[in-house]
Amino acid sequence: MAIPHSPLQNKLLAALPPAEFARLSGDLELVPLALGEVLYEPGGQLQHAVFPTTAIVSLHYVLESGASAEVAGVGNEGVVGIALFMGGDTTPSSAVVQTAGHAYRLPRRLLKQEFDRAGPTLHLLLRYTQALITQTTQTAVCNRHHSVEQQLCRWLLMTLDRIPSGELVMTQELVASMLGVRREGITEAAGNLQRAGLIRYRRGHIAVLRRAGLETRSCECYDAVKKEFSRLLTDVRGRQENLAIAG
Amino acid sequence: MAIPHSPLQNKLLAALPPAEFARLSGDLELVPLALGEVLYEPGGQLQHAVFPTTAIVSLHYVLESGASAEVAGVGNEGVVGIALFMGGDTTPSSAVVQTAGHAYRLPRRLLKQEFDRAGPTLHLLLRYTQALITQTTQTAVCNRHHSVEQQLCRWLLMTLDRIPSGELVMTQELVASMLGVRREGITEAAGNLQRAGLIRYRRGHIAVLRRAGLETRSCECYDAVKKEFSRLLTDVRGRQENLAIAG
DNA sequence: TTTCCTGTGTTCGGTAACGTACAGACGTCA
DNA sequence: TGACGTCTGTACGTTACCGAACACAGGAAA
Repeated sequence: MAIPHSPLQNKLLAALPPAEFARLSGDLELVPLALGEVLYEPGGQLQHAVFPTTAIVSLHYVLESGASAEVAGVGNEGVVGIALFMGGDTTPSSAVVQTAGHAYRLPRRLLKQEFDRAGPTLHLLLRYTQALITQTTQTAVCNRHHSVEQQLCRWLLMTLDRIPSGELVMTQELVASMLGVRREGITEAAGNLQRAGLIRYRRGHIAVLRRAGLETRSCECYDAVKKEFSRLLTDVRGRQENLAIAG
Repeated sequence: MAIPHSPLQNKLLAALPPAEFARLSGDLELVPLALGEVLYEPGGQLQHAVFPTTAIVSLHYVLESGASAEVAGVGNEGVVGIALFMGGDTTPSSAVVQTAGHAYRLPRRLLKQEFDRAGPTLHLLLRYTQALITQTTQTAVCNRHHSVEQQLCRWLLMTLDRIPSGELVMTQELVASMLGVRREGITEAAGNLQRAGLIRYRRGHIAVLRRAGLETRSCECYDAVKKEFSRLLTDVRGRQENLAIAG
């Protein structure tokens, strides 16, 4: 089935006032993002801001030893490339596609232009950036204090919030690299969740059966981040106007 | 001896162009910050932006269990209260004075006003915010992959960079709460460093004897953050000079 | 069907950090 | 000077996670 693509599937774009959205919409380019694709390397110059619609991108940090960990994820609620408007142009982390799908991208120059108008777009992007900081902060604390199983639950829930279906397409190996733990640790934790009837998985597919169960076993970090996102990024008015136009 | 205080001891304020600094300087209020003082609680409305000169403030996250961890530190290179201009007004973390000293504070309204001019102050504050994100990111990865001793070295070095002397006034208990580990873990790691002749400590005082040794034993995170800070926050005027030279 | 690769399950010993408990040592203050 | 409170040292057993190794199974492709 062919689902029609629209930039408004990205909540950040959808939250822009009509005038701002109209200025940008002509230059938004739909791109498919393949699993594992690298949007930018540490220190590399970003050429586009990327607004995911159905894809999920992981902001990932790789240590000299090769060990790594996700510091935040970006789905249809956000944008990849905040360094473009924050002024640093690049970051020490990389951006990797964690769930294949689509995104709209906007040339760097146009994003900066819009940002420099110092209007609603600037304020929206900055609020999103603060939400992203919250997510990173929570990741830091979670890495320190919570168990692998708790973190797996949190991560599944956050991923679930970013996709339409209840099935994630990914191997335990991939999840392990996101959380920065061993693959065996995920096998064990996922096994527990499966035996408890919360999820079911087979070779690269994870189906969530009882979401509430995951919420129970998750650490508080999931809720904390979710609440802060909704506090910072609820912009009912802008969204409704845009949806009216789209309809 | 009475050391004269000046807002220019804060590098962020010092990096402002003269016109911008002149507008603000009359409203900057010198305040002493006592060890353990809480500048803001999670969710609390910030009333001031705080620019440390000799004090160091820790951005701290406390979990429901009472466990906690520092997610970033702010010294004379930065400002406490980025949520004021990012638009969220508050954050889920708290700000605690980690090293007593002084700071200049600016009423919230005036900071916003200056920020909304969309001039050099905005760009400077956003670059600083990106640097702070880098620090938080690195903390997240460090918490996942590095040993307590490595983290202690990193933390001592970062703190050292923010104070004039080579002696830190703080108990092992306090350091432990910053790193989110047990006090005994710090006792052991600090004992190793002392036996190796890198530091010397006694009841709430830590003297750094051989800084290079700490750098050797630290994880890469110290360097990574330091480099990113200097990349992002090289003085505006200095930059222009460099560009002129380069051109 | 068979093959083969990739993904998953399980085991083992090793270790870093935890939780708890208590002893000693320093310094301040009476 | 002596007493007391705070800070530091040390010693358990316990646990979660690591690192490596290997067996097995699912599923796509030949």
